[in-house]
Amino acid sequence: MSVAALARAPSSRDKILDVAEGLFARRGYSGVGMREVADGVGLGKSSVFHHFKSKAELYSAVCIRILATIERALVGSLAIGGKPTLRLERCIGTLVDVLVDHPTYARLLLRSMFEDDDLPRDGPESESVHRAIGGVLEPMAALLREGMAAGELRVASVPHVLILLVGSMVFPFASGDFGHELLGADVFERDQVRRLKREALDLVRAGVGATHG
Amino acid sequence: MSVAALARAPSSRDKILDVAEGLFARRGYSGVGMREVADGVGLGKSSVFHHFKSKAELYSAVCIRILATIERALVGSLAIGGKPTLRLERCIGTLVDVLVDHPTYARLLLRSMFEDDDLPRDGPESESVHRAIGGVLEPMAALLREGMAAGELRVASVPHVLILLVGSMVFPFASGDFGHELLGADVFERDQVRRLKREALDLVRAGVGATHG
DNA sequence: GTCTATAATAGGATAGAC
DNA sequence: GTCTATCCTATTATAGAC
Repeated sequence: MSVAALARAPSSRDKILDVAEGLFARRGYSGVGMREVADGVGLGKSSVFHHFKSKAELYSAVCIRILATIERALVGSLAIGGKPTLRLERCIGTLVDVLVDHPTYARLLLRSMFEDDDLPRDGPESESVHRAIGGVLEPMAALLREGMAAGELRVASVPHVLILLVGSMVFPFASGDFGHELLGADVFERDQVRRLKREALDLVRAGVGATHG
Repeated sequence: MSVAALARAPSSRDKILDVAEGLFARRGYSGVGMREVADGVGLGKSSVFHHFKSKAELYSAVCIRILATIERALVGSLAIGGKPTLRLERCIGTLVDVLVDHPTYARLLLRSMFEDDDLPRDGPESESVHRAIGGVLEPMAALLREGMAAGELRVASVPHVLILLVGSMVFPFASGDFGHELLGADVFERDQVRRLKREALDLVRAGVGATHG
């Protein structure tokens, strides 16, 4: 991406992706029509089909863009270095920050993880999304393995711990009304984010860290 | 429910609920048509509308039935008694058992928590579902409060801990292909369930339990 | 309680003018 | 790149016969 690209006015393609991201996050793949997307951008339906040849392609483009953003933040955070436990905590902090900066992400991530049956199974789009998910998970799995090998983390099955962590980190920011009712305030409020982050870190420190006795 | 009811052949209403539960879990509210439900039961579309006057009513009936089942299992498990930590662990074990016995539950639960925007907002159905969710969460919150007051659990914000726990307990069994790829095996296989349960209990024991030093 | 028939609308996708 | 017009199918829901 060139420097000029940073200042360039957003293309129609980008605008479509932005609108679609918000809609898919709120109502899922089947709940959103191409007409609604087009209206949101201020284009005709056919123009949207000019940029994305099918709805499935648009959906996976949205997912891949999100996953790429998260992967970039994650590997950047991990590259700073430090002991595995320190990197794990920073990694979780970064993940939470990204999810909070982009309130559509958590919902879309969770949806993409269990809306397999919504999309045409095993299409080429589906594979690209799976690869992008792998790009996010692999660094975290490697970090867990390293921490366990170094004796800093409790030795456990990495994938099983990882799936629990993903659930507890991503779900709160996808929970919407449910979370609002439970906390008595919006999940994305500064104060709620701060407390969720602290609880998450405490849970991980104690729950995944090596037992000291 | 009478004793005779236990042996009675399932009514059309029950059959519709069963089929709809499976379909809604797989493809969500918008992804399922009433025709598909009717075909699955072996009825005409109009017959389904005779039993449920709208799609929204059918969906909330499915959600409420699930939440009632979970609540029943949960309060039954909590009624056995014991120290808060013991009850919390048994409660989590019971929750996992229910989710495993009914593979549609986890997905439908998560969907119902963040498909608020899918359904007509603030309708009477939506309120019934919210009340049913409260019936499941309240006993768990009370348990956490009791454990903290007794000094058995780390003192923390109950709702924030609860939302993390819900995410980590429910998400794995809703994760479908994603979980399958991560674990290298189906999430509902006996072995995977056993290991997930152990990791979840370890995480809770260490992560929520009082620090011993 | 179940059916056929129908209404009224919206869905994804394409053709072709400009 | 965007538009209008169109195709075909599916959608939720209702009316009324049996």
